[in-house]
Amino acid sequence: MLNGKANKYRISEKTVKLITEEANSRNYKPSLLAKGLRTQKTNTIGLLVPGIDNPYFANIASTVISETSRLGYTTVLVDTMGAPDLERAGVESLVSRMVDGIIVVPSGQEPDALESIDRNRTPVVLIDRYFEPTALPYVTTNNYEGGLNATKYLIGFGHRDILCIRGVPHSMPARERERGYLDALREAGLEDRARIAGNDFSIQNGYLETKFALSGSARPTAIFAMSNTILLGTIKAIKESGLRIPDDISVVSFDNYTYLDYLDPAITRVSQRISEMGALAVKILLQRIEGTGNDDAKIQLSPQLIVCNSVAHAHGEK
Amino acid sequence: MLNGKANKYRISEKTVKLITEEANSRNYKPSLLAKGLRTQKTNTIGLLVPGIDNPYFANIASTVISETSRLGYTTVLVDTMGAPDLERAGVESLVSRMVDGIIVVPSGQEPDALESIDRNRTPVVLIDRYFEPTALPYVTTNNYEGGLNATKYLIGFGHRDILCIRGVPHSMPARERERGYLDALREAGLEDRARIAGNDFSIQNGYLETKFALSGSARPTAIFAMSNTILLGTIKAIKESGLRIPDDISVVSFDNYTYLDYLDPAITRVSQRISEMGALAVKILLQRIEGTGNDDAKIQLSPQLIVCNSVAHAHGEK
DNA sequence: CTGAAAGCGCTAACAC
DNA sequence: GTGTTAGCGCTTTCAG
Repeated sequence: MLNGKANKYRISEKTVKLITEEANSRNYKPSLLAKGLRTQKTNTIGLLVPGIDNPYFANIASTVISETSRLGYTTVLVDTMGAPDLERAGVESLVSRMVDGIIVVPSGQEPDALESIDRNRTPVVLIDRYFEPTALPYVTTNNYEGGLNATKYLIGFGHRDILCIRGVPHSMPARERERGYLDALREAGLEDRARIAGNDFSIQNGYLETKFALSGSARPTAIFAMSNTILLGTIKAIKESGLRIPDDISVVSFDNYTYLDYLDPAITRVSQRISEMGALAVKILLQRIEGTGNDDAKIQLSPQLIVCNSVAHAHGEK
Repeated sequence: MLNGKANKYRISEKTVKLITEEANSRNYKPSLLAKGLRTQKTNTIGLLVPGIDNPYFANIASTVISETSRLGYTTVLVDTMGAPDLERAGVESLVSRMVDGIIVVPSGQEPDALESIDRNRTPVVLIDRYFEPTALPYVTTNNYEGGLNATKYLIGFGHRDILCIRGVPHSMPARERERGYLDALREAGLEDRARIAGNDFSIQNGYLETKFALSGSARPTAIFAMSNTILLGTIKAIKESGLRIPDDISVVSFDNYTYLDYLDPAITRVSQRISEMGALAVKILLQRIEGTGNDDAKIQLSPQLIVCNSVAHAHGEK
């Protein structure tokens, strides 16, 4: 009754005022739980990310949370640790809590579970990653373009031996960045020199792959790190080997992050438009929840190359 | 009925099996909403932080989320942006969602609202910050010790002109770190040289205060930055001025963070025990929720000084 | 052992 | 204009 529908039911103003005052004085708060149970609408959405500790996902969470809260929704955050079973459990818990919708950075390879949730009246929107043949709407970076441009940029500085250190191989971002990398090489007639290694978006992976690459005789003159985490490992390994960036080896990374400007040298990177991505995912989800418009938005945002000082001209030919 | 209380009610095994199978085949999921309404227990806790974008708070959130989920609870994360009114609104929303308890990094100066929530059957535990005279349990770093040791460390390198760049002045961590700073100077007979500036845990604040300090004639030989954000601003200003760390000016920061190892030089800092802090806050909260033990735990964790390369001996006396 | 019924706090429909 | 009631899906009590 205290929900602003007074004039809809044509209750007298006096009564409204009386009740409102009494309610305030006793500091009454309606139970959103009961309300949700009754109306089948909780004004809550679920957000699942594989590691809130990763600044990239923290950024996504930050924009999603502030955007939903601006629009009158609450966000329940679940950290899936990148584990498909935790993701599944998280989704189920959210559904049985009757969230109105779900935004998820999917970790698994199988869209089935999420698609079935989506069909069962809880709209799902993918963010950052998506599945190849999927009915689910998504918002992601144009990772192909990112990989292409990063590699072209390196080639433009005369690099011909460019190591690409990859994240989780089956994930769409990794696949697309890799495809961009390969196409850039191909355009330059360097396809024979392609060198792709690694299998995880982690510091450890960046470290090991770089260490390995630097130990061999055919040392790359540039490295394309597919994420900020991989980058850190790469930098560590490079430092340990006594080489300097960019004089001895050039580096380009993915992901934008304040700290990258403070490294020495500041790291040239492909920046994703995170706040736009978050805002769009929320917008699409709420539209679907509220039943207006566009049920299958599939959006790719163009990344931006942020040029810093981690790339120099390749020295000699091998 | 499908809650494992079968033998408590002595239901026949056959029936149980039958129902269970049927439930699974139809893929039945109990409504946690209805359950919560009925039992007044939602197995959900609320977590409020002032900015999930800040790696420090992202770390806290990460440990709190993984710890609660390990113990069978779900976490609802609210980003208060450091605004007391958003915090209040967030807390109210959580309460009316019947969360079983709340963990909060409080932004305001007034404990009243939170204390009243706590008295009204929703236990509240403070983390990172707390209020001076409060009944609310808290877990925090021994910030006094952190400020003391950071400053002593600098003094040990012969520094006598140490600028302390402060975060939000009324917040307990800032006050305690400041007190530690002052006591360290006093012990060394340097109390006349105390220099405290700034009023926010932000890059901007660090930048401006450093810029200002470097522009004057009485340039400090060392800076104690009270947070990782302040530190970034400080570094930027130092770089712009053409000075080098640590040769021309030494720097010590607060907060541990992977990236600090990758800056050049790596930054000596006072590291807080975030995972212990998060785990303890969860433990205390769940104990209070489940009615066992210790209603007013007030815990301070000793920080650790992580020594890197951002401090050198002071050159000459002024 | 099993079935029926009350009630958590709310909203929407319907009677007054 | 206003008061009453059913029912959201669950748990728990009480009869059978």
